[in-house]
Amino acid sequence: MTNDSREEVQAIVIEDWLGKSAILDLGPNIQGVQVWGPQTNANFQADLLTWYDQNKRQLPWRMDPTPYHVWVSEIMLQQTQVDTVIPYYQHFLQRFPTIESLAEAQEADLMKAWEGLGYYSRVRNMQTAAQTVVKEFAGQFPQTYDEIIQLKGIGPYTAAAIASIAFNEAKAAVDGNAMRVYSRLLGISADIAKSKHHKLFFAIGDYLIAKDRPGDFNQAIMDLGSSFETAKAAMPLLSPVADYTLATLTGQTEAFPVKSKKKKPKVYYYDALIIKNQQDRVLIQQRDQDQLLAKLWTVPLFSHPEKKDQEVWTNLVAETKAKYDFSPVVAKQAIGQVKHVFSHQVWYITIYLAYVKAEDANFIRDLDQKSTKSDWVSAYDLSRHAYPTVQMKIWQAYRDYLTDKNQ
DNA sequence: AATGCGGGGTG
DNA sequence: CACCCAGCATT
Repeated sequence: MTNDSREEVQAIVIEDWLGKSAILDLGPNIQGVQVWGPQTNANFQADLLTWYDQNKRQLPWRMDPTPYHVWVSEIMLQQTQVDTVIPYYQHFLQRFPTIESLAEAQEADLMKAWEGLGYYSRVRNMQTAAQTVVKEFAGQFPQTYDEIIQLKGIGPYTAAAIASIAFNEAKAAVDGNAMRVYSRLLGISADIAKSKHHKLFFAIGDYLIAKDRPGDFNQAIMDLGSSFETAKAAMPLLSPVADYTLATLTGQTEAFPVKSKKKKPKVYYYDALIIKNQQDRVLIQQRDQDQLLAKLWTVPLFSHPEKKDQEVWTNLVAETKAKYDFSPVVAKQAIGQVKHVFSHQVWYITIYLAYVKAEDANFIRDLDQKSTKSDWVSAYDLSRHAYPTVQMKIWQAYRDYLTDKNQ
């Protein structure tokens, strides 16, 4: 615990709280706490936990909160909403019910289980951590924050969540949700998008947390952030701790938290080539390890600097020849368009159809020898590889084209 | 401290 | 459309 950087924050002055400053003293000599004015921290915890006991959400990972269950749920919930996670969580635990089964899994099976969930390095890191647990902890999940945070893919938030929920350790799990709640609670105007301010919110959480029920406290803050204290359309007056919430008391809910804007995503244009062989199967390839959507499968994508219009198919033939050493026959007309938005990129994709000439039908062998992992698949059987959502959109556009053509 | 990394939900 | 969401690793 002594090496925990979160203890470096000593004292925090919160200005303009009902006309005076409130002082949070987070050093070894906690004293003079005026956070709640006439209220107390104990009152706050009791009111919050009473509300939580009566109104908590029934979530799958709350049914049997083993360390493994909590861990899987917390990794999935990183930057991902509860409703999205639930079906993935159920299926993942069915497929990989124990830490050992996760440690021993084939990477391709892991990717398939994570297909469509995004941030795919999460599941690879989780397997690395599972292997660490099996080897270095004899299969027993480490039980303290300081040990847990050293596992791959587990940072300050997730380590605190697991330590508090599964092992009852009094560490605040502070994510964007919690920072919003704490910001409104105490009227803190520090920009929550700046990493230098994060230790402030962790320190506040560690001070406020109910030491006897840390896991429930952390989850109560989450539930609060997803109900009455949402980012948009909040209902602060209905909050169980409205009487403690500075932003509500002063009618400034919308002013908190302060959060600077993100940069706009960069725009890219691609041509997607659906290359069919004699069996109507389509060429796909696995993306490189260090690329966006690493290890996932797509049809060949050819980037070009900006939007273009005519004569593209001649370029595609040349580019395919250069990249794959064969010349497909490319249809002149695009069969569809796809737009896909990532957090930091936007892709505009034009889809072209092509087929392999008989004399080139065996070129796949040469492709694999160039360490480009390739395969031929039916657009109606997507079970054999993990595809990112953008490829799912391309498959859909292709099937729509086939359907239209047959009518 | 800034950037890369997915995808879906919401007003 | 813009913004948000149970963040972390890397540089």
